[in-house]
Amino acid sequence: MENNFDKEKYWHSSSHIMAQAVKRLFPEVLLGTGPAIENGFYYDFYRETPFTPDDIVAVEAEMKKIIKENHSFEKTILTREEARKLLEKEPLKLEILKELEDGEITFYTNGEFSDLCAGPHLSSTGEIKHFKLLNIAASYWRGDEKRESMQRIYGISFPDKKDLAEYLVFLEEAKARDHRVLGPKLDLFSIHPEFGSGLIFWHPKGSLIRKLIEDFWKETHLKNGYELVNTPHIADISLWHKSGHTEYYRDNMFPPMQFEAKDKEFQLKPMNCPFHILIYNNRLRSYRELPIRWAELGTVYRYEKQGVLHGLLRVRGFTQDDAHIFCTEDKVEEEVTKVIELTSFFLGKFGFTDYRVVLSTRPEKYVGTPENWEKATAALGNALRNKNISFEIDPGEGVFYGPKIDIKVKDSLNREWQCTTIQVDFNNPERFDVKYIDHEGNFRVPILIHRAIFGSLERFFGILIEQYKGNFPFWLSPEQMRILTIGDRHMDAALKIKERLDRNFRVGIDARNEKINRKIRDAEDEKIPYMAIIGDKEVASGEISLRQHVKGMLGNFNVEKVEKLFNDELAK
RNA sequence: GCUGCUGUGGCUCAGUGGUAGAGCACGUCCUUGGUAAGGACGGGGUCAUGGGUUCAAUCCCCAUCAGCAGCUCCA
Repeated sequence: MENNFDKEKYWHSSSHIMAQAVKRLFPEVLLGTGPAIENGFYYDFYRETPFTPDDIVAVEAEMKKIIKENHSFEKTILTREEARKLLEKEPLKLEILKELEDGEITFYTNGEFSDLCAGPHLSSTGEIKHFKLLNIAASYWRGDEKRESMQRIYGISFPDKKDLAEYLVFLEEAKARDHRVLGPKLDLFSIHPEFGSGLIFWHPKGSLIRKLIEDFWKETHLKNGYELVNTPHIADISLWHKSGHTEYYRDNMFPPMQFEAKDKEFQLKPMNCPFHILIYNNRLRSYRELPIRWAELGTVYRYEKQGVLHGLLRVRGFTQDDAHIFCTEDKVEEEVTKVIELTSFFLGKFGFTDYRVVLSTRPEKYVGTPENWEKATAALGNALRNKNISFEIDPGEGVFYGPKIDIKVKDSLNREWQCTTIQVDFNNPERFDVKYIDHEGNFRVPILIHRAIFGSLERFFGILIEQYKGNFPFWLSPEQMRILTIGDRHMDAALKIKERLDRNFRVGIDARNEKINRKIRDAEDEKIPYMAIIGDKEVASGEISLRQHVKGMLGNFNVEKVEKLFNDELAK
């Protein structure tokens, strides 16, 4: 939704008022910080006992009072000493103060309440018109899990009552297209937490969609210079010692399996990279072979913490649409550019336009040399610029083994999920002694680019369900048309049509002993793109009455016309 | 993992300190009906699990497991 008010000011001021209300009601509470965020505002508080729902109601009431008082926000710049005095009883705020430069120490005051805040704010509290406190959750002070656990209260506010109402409707609708609701409802997948949370069971319809996506993915990769490989799901633990996973990635791996001799351990794979490297290292490689691009829909298992699991979007067993590119140093930019082209093609094919591209640079702990990092980071950035893709830089957020480009896509509640990732890897080539012979006969270490476009089939499918609200495009619909018979005697005609269309399309028949209205309703609920109704009239005319999902009746069609329509759909 | 909330038939949810109910779904029968729910009857739940309090617990307390929101982490 689009609103043309100054959200930053508005939501900053709202959070200021919330803090004020909390302070009035619960003077013992310590103030944290209260920024405006993309979807509203929040404020973090520290308190021994948790806020109850009743507390929140009281805070809401108090906020209304403050708004009515209509005090103006006064901005003042204080000296460090003045600020320290004012924040005497706010140790958390003092911590923030320490990090501020002189001249940056701004306070906003309205009536009796002052808060250290960068602003900006509205001119007075009365400008806040319509607000609602949404939920309460915990957060760590300064985002550090070793620090105090804060209580965060979230809220939303708008100048216009209509906007607030619309936002609340948006939240309701978001719930309705949540893949965790739609997936089971449309019989696409299920999760059985009692037998393992974070593990996905793909039902026939979901599996069909997955198969279509996989086929499309494989075909496209073969056309774009990739070769397909397949690798096992487990390997001797020594492989993971060699790759460094048992050292760096242990917390995210399922425990190893022991058998035969006590010292014989196998490890379920959390990543595919070492396997692709084993194929590469199977024999000596020449520079003439490079670039080598190997792709695999590789299923990996990662032990994710209980609290982070989330439907299909964060699971413990998933299939990455993985590929590794081995190339010479001078080809990195070119190869990454190709990956970006491929990514744009895939995301476009699935209708994604709203995504954020982030380039993450060298973190504090890293392997490789700073020069190599510089070169690789520049190559990634150049590749993005080549394709005119705007991106943000996330300083220090790269993985320890190399810089990366991530593409984040939003879910129904505008939460971002990383799908595409393109990473340069300085770690594995060294650990596995990956090399090639250059044209002068010298051993050289190739650059290893690791990339996934969907990220994982599970996550991508989850986002896709929400993106389409369950209304999959024609080519992905598990059932593209359903024939609805009016009565038993129309079954033969229905079967004839089905037989004809079955050659190229996925057609079902609803021959249940139900009225036509009911059959239509069920087909609509199941989001079948087309419905064909067959009764006495149609049997007589040799046509069908065609109906489109949501749009309704399209009129009478003969089979040829239906085929043409469907072929046009596929060509879209 | 952390904080808070939640956990009742396949699903959505009522409800009560004295061993449970609705709608949908499912089954059988009736109905052969024209563009978003035809009707009747019926089967189905040790009220997440394990302890505790109590004469008695689905309901109160504790723990565990799982789900949700957020944080941290991640594809």
